[in-house]
Amino acid sequence: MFPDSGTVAGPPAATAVFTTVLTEGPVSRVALARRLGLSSAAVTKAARPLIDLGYLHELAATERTGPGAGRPASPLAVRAERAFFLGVKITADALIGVVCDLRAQVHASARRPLTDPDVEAVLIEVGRLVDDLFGAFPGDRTRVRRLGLALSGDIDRTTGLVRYSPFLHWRDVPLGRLAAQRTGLTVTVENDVKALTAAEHWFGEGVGAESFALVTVGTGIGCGLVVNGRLVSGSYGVAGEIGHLTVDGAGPDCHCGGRGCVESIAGTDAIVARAREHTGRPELTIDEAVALARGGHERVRAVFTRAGTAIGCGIAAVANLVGPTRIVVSGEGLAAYDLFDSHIRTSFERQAFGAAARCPLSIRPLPFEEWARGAAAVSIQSLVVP
Amino acid sequence: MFPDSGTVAGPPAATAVFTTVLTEGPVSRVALARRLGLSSAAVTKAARPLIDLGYLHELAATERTGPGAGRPASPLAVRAERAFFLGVKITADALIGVVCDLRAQVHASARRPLTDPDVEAVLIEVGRLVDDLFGAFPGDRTRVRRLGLALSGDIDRTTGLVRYSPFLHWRDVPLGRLAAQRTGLTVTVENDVKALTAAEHWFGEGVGAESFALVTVGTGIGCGLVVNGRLVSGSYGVAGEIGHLTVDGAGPDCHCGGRGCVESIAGTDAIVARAREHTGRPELTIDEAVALARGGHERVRAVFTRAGTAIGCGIAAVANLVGPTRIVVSGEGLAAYDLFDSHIRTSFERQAFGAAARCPLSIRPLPFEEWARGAAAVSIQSLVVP
DNA sequence: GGCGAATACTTAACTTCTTCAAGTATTGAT
DNA sequence: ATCAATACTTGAAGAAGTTAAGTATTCGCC
Repeated sequence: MFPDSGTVAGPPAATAVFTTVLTEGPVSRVALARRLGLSSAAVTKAARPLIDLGYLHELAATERTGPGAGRPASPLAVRAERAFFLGVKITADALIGVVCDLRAQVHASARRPLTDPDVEAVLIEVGRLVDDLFGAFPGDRTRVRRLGLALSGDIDRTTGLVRYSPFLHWRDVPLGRLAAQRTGLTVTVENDVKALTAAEHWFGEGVGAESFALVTVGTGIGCGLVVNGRLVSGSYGVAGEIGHLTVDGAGPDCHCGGRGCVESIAGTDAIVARAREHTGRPELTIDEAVALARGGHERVRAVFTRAGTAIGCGIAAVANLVGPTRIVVSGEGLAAYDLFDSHIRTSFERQAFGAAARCPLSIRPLPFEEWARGAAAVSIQSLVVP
Repeated sequence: MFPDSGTVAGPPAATAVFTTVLTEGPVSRVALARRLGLSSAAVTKAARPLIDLGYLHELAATERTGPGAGRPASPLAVRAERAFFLGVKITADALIGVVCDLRAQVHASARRPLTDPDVEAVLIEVGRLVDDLFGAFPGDRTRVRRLGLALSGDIDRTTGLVRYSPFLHWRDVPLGRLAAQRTGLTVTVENDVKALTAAEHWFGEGVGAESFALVTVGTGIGCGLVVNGRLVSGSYGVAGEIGHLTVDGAGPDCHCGGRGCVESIAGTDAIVARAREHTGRPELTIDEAVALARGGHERVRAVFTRAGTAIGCGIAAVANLVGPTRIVVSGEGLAAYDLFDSHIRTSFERQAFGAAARCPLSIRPLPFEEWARGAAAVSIQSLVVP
């Protein structure tokens, strides 16, 4: 914690103070003490080294809120530009990268195509993308010390090991170590959905929620879970596999071997396939299907309705099982979210059991860059809680 | 912690040492230190007051295990008879009670019928059952200081409040306080499924599992979850509602408003109803249905097969979503577990995604007394972690 | 404009818990 | 008998937090 050791980790109180200010915004020391169950003296002591290191600073006294009398509070706030973080999402055919500040605001972005799934080839491209990001970043480059990588698959965040990546055909690749050697940065690796969930938990709508769920809708249907304030990892590398819940016993066959899975109804590929059947146009794209549905093509519209209903069922299963405080539904698939929204909600409310139906749902599209921001968010977390 | 204060709560290390010895059995101080990330000096100091109070004691040195040389370890073990706990399960028509020692071994049991769901009437019966249990208990009665109550419904464990109990038609009954007044004991109240899960987590097959699930099969189908070592509570009083997951879109209507829920196929009532249809005997009981199925009645057998398959689907949903380390399937409904076992496993393995199928399944019947033992287990926990 | 009540923060002494380093204890092997 | 290995204990030192008694700043009121 003392000199610029590259981490903010310290005594429990210091970590708690920093994460609270980081995720919940400017707060006075007294409010922090109440919130964290500490004495205000403890907060003062915990905050000082963080201020000295430039991670926190005092805001000017705010307007009065209480009865009126008394010294005004000087809230603690994060110096967002104290440190910057690279986040890179690895997909089958591209790398998407961003530079974020401590508060996960994007300051620059870049992307590179990916043609070869070979480990060495990917590492070379990651190196180039990092150079591109440094080039595009207008701020102080010496403050960029960490890189977060996110990709789908079974990943061990603690060791940076990619146990299995289906689309890159990787098994047991020590990606964290390799990328650290190549870039000289401190690297974190995390599953993409979990990274996005972490970002939402610390910097998005999941802030303050004891438990919450993030559902991503796109080619696949994924789900990240936070329960009791902690990300759920799954003992066998599986967690949040909402995509292959059966929601319609009479539904189509799914590549997973089941029938009527959420993904086989609401996955982008499934929607396209179904829209092609209904229009008789074998070359139809997802964008064209969306346009037809919006234009009022009844049968294509029904494909989206059915998809929304399936997603609602899947979400209801999550709500019934773990009872999250709130749920965010997002993903590229929701670019056409006007076609889904009401159907997801209706279906969710019908399937959710009892009070679980009260769980607030946020349904919104997700710019692809957000995935990279998720990777950066994990990197930010690694600064605070190593 | 000092005199017989009625709790074992103390500094973090002491609590950790005690719970570890309690749940994982005799361990040497050195092993505890390694296990808990403490220095062995800290374990020595944490253990001393626990030994002085009679909660722990030293076992004779065990046989050598390592390379051979060195002083043999003197493992710490729990004095199970240092304290006793009452556990009472409240059902719609009966109270079932047990007396357990610190290790949750049953030393006595009793039951009383319940005819009136009125709060006062139930409290009177609880008082009588407690007297019965004291009467039946052969040990030192002064060491019985705590009572755990378990019942189905929405319960706030921290305050002992029954927010809603469907079968007793209670709303916001401060059962913990009322029962404490009447019995003079320290009372804990918990949802029955969660209590059973807690028991399994500390004293059963869930010991040592970072996350695990307990599925109960009976009139209702319930599920208790432990994730990241902590019981999942659900933000809106709902968690583990596995019973109303849709597993068969073409299934029967369910009282919850859905179709093809697990409970509408595998709940005891559903099984009986289906067996009556297939036999044309409107008075058929569940025991007769089991007998027919065991006797080879094809169509009744098929009812159980379908039920097992539905349960397997529900379990797979849990495995896919939260990835527990292991799953226990239990409940009165599994008295006929020979009719279910293989179907549950087959269905689970088909529906579980990827490595989640590796999650070990324990399928076993559950004596009704176990529910009361669950209540006692929560009471034991309250001694350690208030 | 000065005074007191209210609130926010700081400081210093003290408490509690833990580790560290240096013991003691007990065994098997040579 | 001695030595190495392992288990446990002890006392001093350190870290992290609390309590209690300051200081700082504001508002309302006379």
